[in-house]
Amino acid sequence: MPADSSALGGLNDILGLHIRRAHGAVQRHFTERFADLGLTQKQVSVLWLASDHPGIAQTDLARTLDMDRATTMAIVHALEKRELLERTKSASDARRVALALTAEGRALLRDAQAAIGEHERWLKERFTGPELATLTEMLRRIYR
Amino acid sequence: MPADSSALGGLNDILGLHIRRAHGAVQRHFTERFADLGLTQKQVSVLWLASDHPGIAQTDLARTLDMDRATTMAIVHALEKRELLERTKSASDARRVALALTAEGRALLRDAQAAIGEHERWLKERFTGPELATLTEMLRRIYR
DNA sequence: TCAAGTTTGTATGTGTTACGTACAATTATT
DNA sequence: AATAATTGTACGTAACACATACAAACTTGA
Repeated sequence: MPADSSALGGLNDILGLHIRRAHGAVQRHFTERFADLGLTQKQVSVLWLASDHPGIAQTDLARTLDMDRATTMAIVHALEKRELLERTKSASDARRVALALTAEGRALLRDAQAAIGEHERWLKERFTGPELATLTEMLRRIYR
Repeated sequence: MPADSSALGGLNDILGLHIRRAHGAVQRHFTERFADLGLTQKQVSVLWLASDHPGIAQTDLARTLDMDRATTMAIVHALEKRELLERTKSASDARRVALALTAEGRALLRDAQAAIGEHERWLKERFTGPELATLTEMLRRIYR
């Protein structure tokens, strides 16, 4: 049985497939490393953003991370249930909910950021500095 | 004030996030374009591979596309239920199932490949030839 | 100002993908 | 022949994404 590239045949020219497989590999590595922390990529991103922008609303999260509002809700809800996030009504706009980390959330985010550091080191170690800049810029072109 | 990069803050240096967002953008565009065909990326990949390698087994599919055996089953099953794929027992190994496209499957794959062509053109139009080669090679480094 | 439209959060449901576990049948190994 | 490994299968669980519908709060523009 031919290993990889020959077996793929015409699929080898499909950029979308390469992106999907790279994403899959990263996702898998992340999941392994974060099993004990019990956090997903999305959850870490949301905690991180809420920490950087205290009082941020769900809509802002959704916009910044390119997520559906319904999807955002599910993630925020899960974090609230674990008492990592707190929700208070916005003073300026009663529709909005201001998100903030609890002390527990801050502590867990610190651990998560350390773990992310290792994870990113694993991911980035295959690239030189200039390569990394090139890759990032190209990926950004894709999602605008 | 630049909309995205400033809001992302420290998250901006996370390569994993860029990969995830690029993947999300590609996935979204794909889903839109393939709504009428009723095929997902994974389903197209499986049809494509089965077409290139008649008699391929589920395990080979899983290995080639980096999928779980259980996940592969779900996809193959869905394609079989729609009568796009046929399964026959392998002559050389009674455990294996040989997959093959039906006439309907071949016809749909042809349409899908045309649609993939457009989709890939949309994706690739933001890169020059050499850039494309560089990007592909870098992505391949990630999933080995 | 007030009626109409928009934004925000919420609730509900569906579908896809991923993965874990366990099991039976078959083939390989020792 | 006994044991191990492979293959397909059948569960179950979980994360996301998205669609739709709705209420409450804000914005608008006539």
